[in-house]
Amino acid sequence: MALEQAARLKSRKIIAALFKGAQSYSCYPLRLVWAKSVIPANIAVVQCGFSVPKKTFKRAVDRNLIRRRVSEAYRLHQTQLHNQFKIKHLMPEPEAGGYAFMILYTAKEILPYTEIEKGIRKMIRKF
RNA sequence: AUCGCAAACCACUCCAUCGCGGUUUUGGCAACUGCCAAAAAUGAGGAAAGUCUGGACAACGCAGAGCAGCCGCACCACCUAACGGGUGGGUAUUUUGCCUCGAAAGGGCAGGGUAACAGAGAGGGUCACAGAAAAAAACCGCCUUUCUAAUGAGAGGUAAGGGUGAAAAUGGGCGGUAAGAGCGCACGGCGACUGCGUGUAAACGGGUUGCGGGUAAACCUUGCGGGUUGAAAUGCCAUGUACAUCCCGAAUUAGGCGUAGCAAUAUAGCCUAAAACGAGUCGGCUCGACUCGCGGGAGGGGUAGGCAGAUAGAGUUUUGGAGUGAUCCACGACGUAGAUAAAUGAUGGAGACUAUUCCUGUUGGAAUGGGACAAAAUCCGGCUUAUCGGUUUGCGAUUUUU
RNA sequence: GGCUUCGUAGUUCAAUGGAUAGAAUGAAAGUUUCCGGAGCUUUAGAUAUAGGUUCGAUUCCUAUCGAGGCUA
Repeated sequence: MALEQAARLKSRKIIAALFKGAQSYSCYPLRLVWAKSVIPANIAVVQCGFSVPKKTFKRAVDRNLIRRRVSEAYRLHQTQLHNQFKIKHLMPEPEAGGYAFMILYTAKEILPYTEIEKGIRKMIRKF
């Protein structure tokens, strides 16, 4: 994954907590599941994980390709997301802990990078 | 030159920007030997896949004996750490070519493909429909004979011919006979045996002898091999913790302590020893071995970080030698991923290859496309399956030129 | 990562190696009824795919494809 270590969502516990009590919305071809204050304090503003279902994409090659494209699109638009937080006064306090994101890929076929980038932009504007 | 088949090899290349994994070095913060920054070189395959196999490695008691069962293998020799893999050979079958071999049927020679190539003469089972009969067969038929005027009927012999079927009792020929029959003969076909010849052997040739189907990719028999479980194995550190609680069952004898008693003695408790008993383990059963003194159940609780295993190995390879070959030997050279919510992506440009269309028309140019199958997860040897295209070598066919 | 089971009509299940692959339910058409339902009659519809063994394969074997289950 082409993200720095601190911005990745890696802990099994946090992911379990995220799916237990989380809000979500979707904008094709992606779906965002998010929750506030599950990340331990003073690590990162946002930790993000990506998931491509094995059910729709059987081959590991396809899943890797899609995950890399989504990850790349997210990485390039990270600063926009932070600006969005400042504008809407949603910037979390460092002591309270950051946001946890999980981006799911819901489309049934492999889309090119430009389509995925469009989806990411829409998603950030909607937040 | 084109086409086809087989084998081996390659798996588009380069540059720029942003970004990722581990490694090394330097610097900073710092003392949880960690985090951050910079630089350097480096970073997925021929199948990494399927998980079909053989191992390495690890644990289980350093793996006990017999029986049964289960799984696998099955012409021979060799290679290999080992194999169900590979190489060479044999046999069967199929195909291509050739033959002044033959009238034909067919035969011989050479090359290629295929084979789950032990056993149906150990044993039962099974072979639908049709057919007399599907394995010691007799419907029609053929022959002999008895009765009868004759058609025909009865008794016996026979298996050449007919029809059925996927398959009909070793093939067609000659002799032979009442008619027939491997009943006899020569030529085949299929087995078995063989102090014979060649070969390491399978086998081939010779000799002797036999001939009542198929099915083992259905049960089975014979020979050989297999202890079980897999890196979520396993070891260490950290964290947490429990010889806890409740219920049920079993608790022999001797001695000591304790308790009751003035004492003999008694026994609700504890300790020690002994055999017996019980329980557990060694995949099933029997024997045998070992461990424990308690066993079984209920109901809850905690952790799920890190390090090692884990990347120098049956390693890759030049040259030379041995061998028909797989492969082996000698000397030299090389350093080649190591992640763990899991590292290779995105964008732009250039070049090469290639398909289609257009222009020019011996060459070439332009536009629009195309690049497959597929991602390491402990590591090696194979097998199988997927794969756009390219290169080389060998063989065969066709055409042209010499 | 490893181990393991299965695949039959639209759905749920049958079928000693023997040929028209069966049953229920659903679908379609007809009949009955004033209309619908129920009933009755009929029709179509399947062995995951590709090879092999066999005279003959849903069944036996091999390889692919797909769907589950177990495993600290």
